[in-house]
Amino acid sequence: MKMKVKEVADLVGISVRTLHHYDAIGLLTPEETTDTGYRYYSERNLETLQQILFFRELEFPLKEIKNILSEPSFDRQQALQLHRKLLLEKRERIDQMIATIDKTTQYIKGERDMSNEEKFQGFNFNHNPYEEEARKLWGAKAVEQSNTAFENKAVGEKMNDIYRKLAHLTNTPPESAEAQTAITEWYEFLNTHTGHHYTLEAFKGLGHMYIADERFTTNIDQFGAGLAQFMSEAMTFFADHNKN
Amino acid sequence: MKMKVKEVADLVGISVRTLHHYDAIGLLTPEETTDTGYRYYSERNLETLQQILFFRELEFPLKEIKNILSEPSFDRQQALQLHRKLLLEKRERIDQMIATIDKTTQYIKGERDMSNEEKFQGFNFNHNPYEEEARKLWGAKAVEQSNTAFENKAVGEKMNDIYRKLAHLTNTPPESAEAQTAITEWYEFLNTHTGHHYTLEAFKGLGHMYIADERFTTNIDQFGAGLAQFMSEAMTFFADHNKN
DNA sequence: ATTGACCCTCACGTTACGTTACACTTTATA
DNA sequence: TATAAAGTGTAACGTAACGTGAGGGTCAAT
Repeated sequence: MKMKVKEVADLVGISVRTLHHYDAIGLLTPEETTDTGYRYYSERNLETLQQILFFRELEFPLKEIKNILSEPSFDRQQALQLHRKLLLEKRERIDQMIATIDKTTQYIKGERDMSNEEKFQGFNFNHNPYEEEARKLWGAKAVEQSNTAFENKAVGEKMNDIYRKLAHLTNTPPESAEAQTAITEWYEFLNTHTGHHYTLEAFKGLGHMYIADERFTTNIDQFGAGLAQFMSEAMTFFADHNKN
Repeated sequence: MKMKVKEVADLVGISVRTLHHYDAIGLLTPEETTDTGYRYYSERNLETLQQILFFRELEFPLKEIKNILSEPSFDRQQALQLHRKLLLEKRERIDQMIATIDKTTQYIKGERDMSNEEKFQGFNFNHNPYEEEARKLWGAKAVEQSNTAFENKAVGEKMNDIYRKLAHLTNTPPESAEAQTAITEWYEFLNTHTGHHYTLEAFKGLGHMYIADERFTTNIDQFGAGLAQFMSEAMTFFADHNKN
């Protein structure tokens, strides 16, 4: 079951150039390449391609997709479930946009009023500002590495260090001095390495996400059971007690 | 009610740079610009922006959006209805992808079988190969102009010529020699100017779309009542009688 | 043996912004 | 009213994900 480029391209509805590109950047390397240079894609290649397209549909950058797929901890089933969830969210956004259209139609006819915010319901993807952070956590280092490539190895390690440090403290109270010291480190880490400046409120909000969104929870808990819960509490305490 | 760049950007969830860009390419020019160079956006600007974002969501290139919006025949209501329809289609694609995910999950567990085509259900946008053509028709020249700019003027004219020629024949039978000559010209026109090669079957299918899809119908009928119906029949006849 | 449909590798082009860099304005605050 | 903070302006180069030829081999069928 070996397929040539065009066959694959036609099957999945992408261009030959795209397959070439994916090969070039190492995202999808054909299982076999003849000595005349012909690419032959296997069944497994097709399955990887399916994954890639799901990620792409959700607008993940290719570099990130590559990292995620190549991570040893990558689990296809889990990924599919995540995709499912994100697709549902996307569908909801579309529904919102349709609603906005209907409202606008009425508004034009003078049948109703409309606030400026309403006029843009559904577009606001920045409506969930943690999506970005979710990507970072989902396959922790994966995304980090996709950024500046070199010093990030150290950065990824640092990140893991902090997680591990915190994981050792999960049976001490989140308000304890050690816990707060570690959380302070986490706060500073995020502010110096994500490009994002976190206000205390945002930091607290992020903490909530750790337990509200299972994507966060499952990934954080890989470093130790209950870590997400623990971090969330510690982050809340930190935020509430540093508003000088 | 004058708004500055950042206010607009924050309201609709895009970047300031994007607004600058839209201004630079003449897609959205702020209603007022102070002598210090500050951009001030009006209510009307916001409404245009809403339109732009709808088009963008449906992946129309900016150049095309610009042409469409600036066409005198542009009707906001009609546009909104088209957007609505396309969004519904997009939602359906998402549903298909979700179904594909569910199937894949079962497939992995060995609970069912799955063909290669099934694995990519929902991605295949080229599944509706007429979308492209729909864009071309929707604001006929608008899209054409967006391509190579100069010789396209001639091409657009040619296109209109053929439409007009056919419109004059709507009360002759579609099998008549004149009608078939004109349709042949149309067939050749499409094959030489769209980059797409139309097989006879595809040509016939396109003809069906002219009456099946109202987007086509309304636009074609602008050249004469019943033209879409007429062309459809002539195209079918042409296809059926030219299979060597 | 030939031909038409595919395949390859460059390599430059394109779209829609992101990202500094650097200077000027406006607004909030002391 | 001075001064800082926040916002805004114009360059101008960078980037992601391919598109689009150019020029030249390869394969399967006739």
